[in-house]
Formats: sequence, structure tokens, C-alpha cells
Amino acid sequence: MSDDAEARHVVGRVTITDVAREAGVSVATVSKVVNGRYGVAPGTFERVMAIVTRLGYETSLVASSLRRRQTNVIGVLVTEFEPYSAELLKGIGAAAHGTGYELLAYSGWADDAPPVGWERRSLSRLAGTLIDGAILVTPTVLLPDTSIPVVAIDPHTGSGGPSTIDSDNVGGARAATEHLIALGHTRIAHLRGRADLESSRLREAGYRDALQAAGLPHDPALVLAGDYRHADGASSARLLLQRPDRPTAIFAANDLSALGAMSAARELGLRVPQDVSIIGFDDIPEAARGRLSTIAQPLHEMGAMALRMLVGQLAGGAAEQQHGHLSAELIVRDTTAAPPAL
Amino acid sequence: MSDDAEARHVVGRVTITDVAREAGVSVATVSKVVNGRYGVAPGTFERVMAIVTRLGYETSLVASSLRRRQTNVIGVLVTEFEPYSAELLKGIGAAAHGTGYELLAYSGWADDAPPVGWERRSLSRLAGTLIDGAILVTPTVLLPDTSIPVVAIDPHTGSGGPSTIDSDNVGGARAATEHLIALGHTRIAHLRGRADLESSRLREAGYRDALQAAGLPHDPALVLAGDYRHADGASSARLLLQRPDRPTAIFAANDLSALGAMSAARELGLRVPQDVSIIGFDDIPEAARGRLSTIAQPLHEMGAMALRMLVGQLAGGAAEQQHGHLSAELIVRDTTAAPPAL
DNA sequence: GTGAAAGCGCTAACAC
DNA sequence: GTGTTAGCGCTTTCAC
Repeated sequence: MSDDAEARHVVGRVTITDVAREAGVSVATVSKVVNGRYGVAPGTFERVMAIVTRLGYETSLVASSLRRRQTNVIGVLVTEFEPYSAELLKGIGAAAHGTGYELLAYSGWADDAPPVGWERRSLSRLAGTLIDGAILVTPTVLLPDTSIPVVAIDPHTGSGGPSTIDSDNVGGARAATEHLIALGHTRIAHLRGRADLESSRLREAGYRDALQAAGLPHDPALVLAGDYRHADGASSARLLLQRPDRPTAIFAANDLSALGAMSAARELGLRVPQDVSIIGFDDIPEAARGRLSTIAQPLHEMGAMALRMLVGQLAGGAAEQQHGHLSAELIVRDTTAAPPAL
Repeated sequence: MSDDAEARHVVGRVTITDVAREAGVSVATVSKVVNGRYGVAPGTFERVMAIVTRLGYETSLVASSLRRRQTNVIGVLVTEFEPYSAELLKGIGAAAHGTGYELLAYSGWADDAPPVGWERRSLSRLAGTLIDGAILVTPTVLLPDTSIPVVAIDPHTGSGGPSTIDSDNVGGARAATEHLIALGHTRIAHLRGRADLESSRLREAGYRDALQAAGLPHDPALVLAGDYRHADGASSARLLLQRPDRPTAIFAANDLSALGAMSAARELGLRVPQDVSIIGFDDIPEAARGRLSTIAQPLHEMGAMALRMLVGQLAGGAAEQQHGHLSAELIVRDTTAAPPAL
């Protein structure tokens, strides 16, 4: 049984050298066996395989990827694991089944604040060695020429860089604002998204479009930063709702900040939607839970499309950069209604 | 400007050697500069840093982790990115902020079926090199002694192995079943979870407990496999609901299979909850969206607790193995009601 | 203060 | 068929 070796063995620390020593062959032979290369005697093969199984040896991703050209691993680079990227991840994961690619989601946010240029840093740290291709979620800086195929979801810039996926930000924002206008609102505030993202700019543009089309005045005092985050949405909404001439409706650039606005309204003793209507953007699961009216982006499909595009690039060599543009759709739930009577 | 080097440079392929050559120093010196080691002349430091910035050099995670002892990266090993693990990931990610640890979620499912023993394989491939510690989500095999600290969430076995986190599976299942009984149901079916997980066994035990406590007969024909998956839940529910003496309520071992059961009911022309009540377990976001009654596990908190435990182990050396046990709570939504009148 | 050299675990040529 | 060797990119003694 030679249980000593087995008992002492420890996962992840069994190296190819251990196997070689135990089997009485060279590491090269073990490598050939493990990778199914030709030129190994059947007897040797069996013997080595037995040891491999007994010791529970697995080749180290790190070591082999350092030496090899490819790893069959696709990286998903995110700032953090929040609802938005989690939804994308589900779509990416579902689409990855059966492609032969493994998935590795990486969040290089170790300190208190997200490092600027995290996506460049993460990409540099992983590309060329650990991952064969990458899906970047909301990258904020312009990427230089990359060594590996990259697809960006909701990127900083709409074009010029890598392949991209986004949804109809302008149309969605317009639909949200038009919905509020149709309900009878005339003082509609907007909580902006992250300044470094193209989607923010586009959603604000859609908001203005709708206002203008309806002949409503655009009051700059009603447009505040929301930063796509719960806390920022809450604090800006607080400011907005404490004004004597407070808006009767708020269009937040994403669901997280809309949810923040809802907390703020509640704190202030305002009822949603009776006193103030709130609508978001994204349709993350938390929006459904909070019965938040919103603009739905097909997040799963966006993730799946990114994965398929990337696999295509990986397989087909240097294909042209592509741009996927999906539609966004109004979902009316319980947080939007007619404005309070005067 | 020496723009040539810059223009030609490619992310991820800039190596320490490139920097050294460009700066006219050795790679050892560059390494010292980049890692902030002492013993470098201020002038050299400046010069090297300038090149590093210009070329956009970042040390390769792979290469450095192969050489170094630690990486400051925590691995989250999952079978796939489905709603359950995505929720845990959110909690883990939130708790990781400010700890100095980066997160790397890995799903080693490349082919059509999840490989047996994937967690052992993934752990072996990453431990000791890429990651300093790991959080394993629903590991199905008993893990041998591991080389790195490990915390398992909802593991195969409740004890004996690594530190674990789970919720009150028995109590939750009992509460779900009691809720149905209180509504007046007497023929209550159960969709089992994955056979290789302890949580499945415990939830079934809770179901039986509640039945027995209420003096209700236990009909083995009403207990089918659900496998924690949508498709399996649907097909088993179809079988159940096509019986002449079909149950009036179904307790599914998790939300995904409960959602599957709902699809099946709808296909069969049955209304939920008027014709059949359905309750799940987990409270994933999709449950709220579908207005599914369920037992809520504090998934974010479970993830956060796992992260904190792991960081504790990483910092404090070989602490004793710990076991976190959180409570589960009944959430009544729109899929459970009194049974149809006879 | 700096560089040469060894080596982390692995794979791929190339000898034998 | 099998072993020897070089080297992937990096960090770390240890000379100089």
C-alpha cells in the first residue's frame, strides 16, 4: 500500500518530480504520459498513471501555462463582483459550456479603492501566460494593442479599440424618461452614472432627448452624480429630495443607484411611488426584488455574446473587431406612478 | 519620444527583460525596483520606473507566483457560475475589500459534463502556486489534507475535513414543510437535491421530520430527484403532477428546481398556487423575480463569513477548523396557498 | 548598489 | 522509448 506517501501527500504540492521519482522515470516521461503524447511504452504508461492517480497529481496551471503557448482558460476581468458583473458572469458561464474553455474571473481590487487602470494592470498580469483571451467588464481606460483577443462589455469608448458589447443606452434612457413623462411628470431628475463610462454619457443623452422632445425644460440642478453605486445614488437623491422644489421623479442611470435613491426617499419619509417615482437601468435581480421599474438590459445574453465572440476570435485568428448592440426594454414595476396632485 | 518601442508594445508581452534592456540594467535590479526592495540608487530607481510606466509593464502573476511563496490571491472554486455561487461571490467580494487579497473565481468546467472531483483537480492546479487559500463552493468529494487553507461552503460532509459554512438545512426544510402543512396540505412531494451533497440529505430529513411531527404519512413515491437543477426539477415535477393522485404541494430542495417545477406545472396547465403550491430553498434573486415562496439562506453573509474565516486562517497560522452555521428563514411569496378544495 | 546565477514546475527539442 | 537539457518570467541569495 505504501501508505506513507499517500498519507503524507498534500494537495497542490505533489509535483511532477514527485511522480517521476516514485515511478522511477524522468519528469519528461511523466509529462508525456500526463499529456497523452506518443512515444511511451504501454507498461510505462500504466505504471506512471497509477502513481499519478495514487498521489492525486494534477499539472500546475501556473507552471504549464508559463511554458506553453495556450492554457484554454478565458479570463473575465471585473472591478468587483457586484450584481451587474455577476449577471454577466452567469451568461458567460452558460455559454462557455462545451467550448472547451475554462473560466477564470479575476477582480484585482485588494485595497480600499479600486486602482485606476485596473483593467490594464489585470490584463498585463494575466495575459500571455494565464489566459488565452479576456472579457473586460466596464473597462475605463483605452486599451493599447493587446497581445490576446479581448472583448469589452460596456466599455469606456464605443469604438476604435477592441470588440465591444453594449445595449441601447440612448434608446433605453429615452424610454425611461418618456415613461415618466407619460405618467405626467414634468420635474424629472437624473442620477448620472460613472463619468468614465460611455454608457453614462449615452444614458444622460437619452434623458435629455426625451425631455427636449416633450418640450420640457432641462434644469441642470436636477442632474447629479450617482456613480452607478448605491451610496452615491442615496446621497445625491437625498440632496434632490430635500429641495423645496423637489422633483417628482428620478431616472437613475443604473439600478444600484436607483435602489440607493429609494432608501433615501424612505429615510426622508417619502413614499415611492406616491410622492416620488423612481426608475433605474439594468434590471439586475435586486431590481426585481425591490419591485423597481427599470430598463432591462439582456445581461445574460450580453455575457453569452461576449463569450461567443471571443471564442470566435480565438478560433478564427485575427477576425475583424465586432460590435454587438442589444436592445433595452422598459419594465414597469411598482416604483413609478403619476406625480402627486398639487 | 522613442515612440517606436511604445507603439509596438503590446500588453502582457512586456517582460521584465524588456524593461531591463531598455533601462540598461539587469533584471534583478528591475525586480528590486518594482517590488520596492532596498538597495537601489535613487537615480536608478527613477530611471527604471520611468521605463516601467512608459512600457506599461506589470509583473506576471504566473511567473512571480511560481517563484514566490505567496500571491495575495484567494481562489473561489466553483463548478459553474450559476445563481447560487454568483450570490456567494457577491458576499465574498464585498468582504474582500480592504483585506489586501485579490479574488480569483475559477470554474474548471470546460466540457459538456462537470468532471467528477473537479474541486480536487482545480485545487491541485491552483494551490501552492496561484492562490494562497481557497473557498470551495459545494465540493463533492472528501478533500485530503490540503497544502493551503481552505473553507468549504455547503460541502459534502459536515465535518472532519476543512472549515465549513452552511445554513440550517434541517430547520429550513422543516419550516418549509410546516408552512405547507399549516396551509392545509397533506400530500406534499419533495424534489431532492444533489445526492453528493450533505445539504440534500439534511433537507430531506427536515421534510420527513415535519411530516412525522404532523402525523402525516410519508409516501416514498412522492420523493423524486431534482438534482438542484432547473431541468431535473421540471422533469420530476412533470412526473409527479401527471399522477392521478398528484400532490397538492411540492417542496423543492432548492430554488432552481422549484423554478423548474413551476415551468412544468404551467406546461401541464396547472395554476400555481391555486392548483399546486411550490416552495424552494436558497432565495436566489431569481426566486424573488418569480415570486417564489422559499427558505432564505443568507448567501451574502455566508460568502462573507467564508472570506473572513479564510483570511483569519491565512493570517493566524494553523487555526483550528471552524464551522459557521447560519440560520435559514421562511419567505412567503405568491407560490404557496391552501390546497384546492376537493 | 548592482549583476550573475540558481531555481520555482513544467514542456518541448533533441540526444541517446 | 526514454532521458538530458534548455528555458518560460520572475525573485532571491550571494558575489563583486
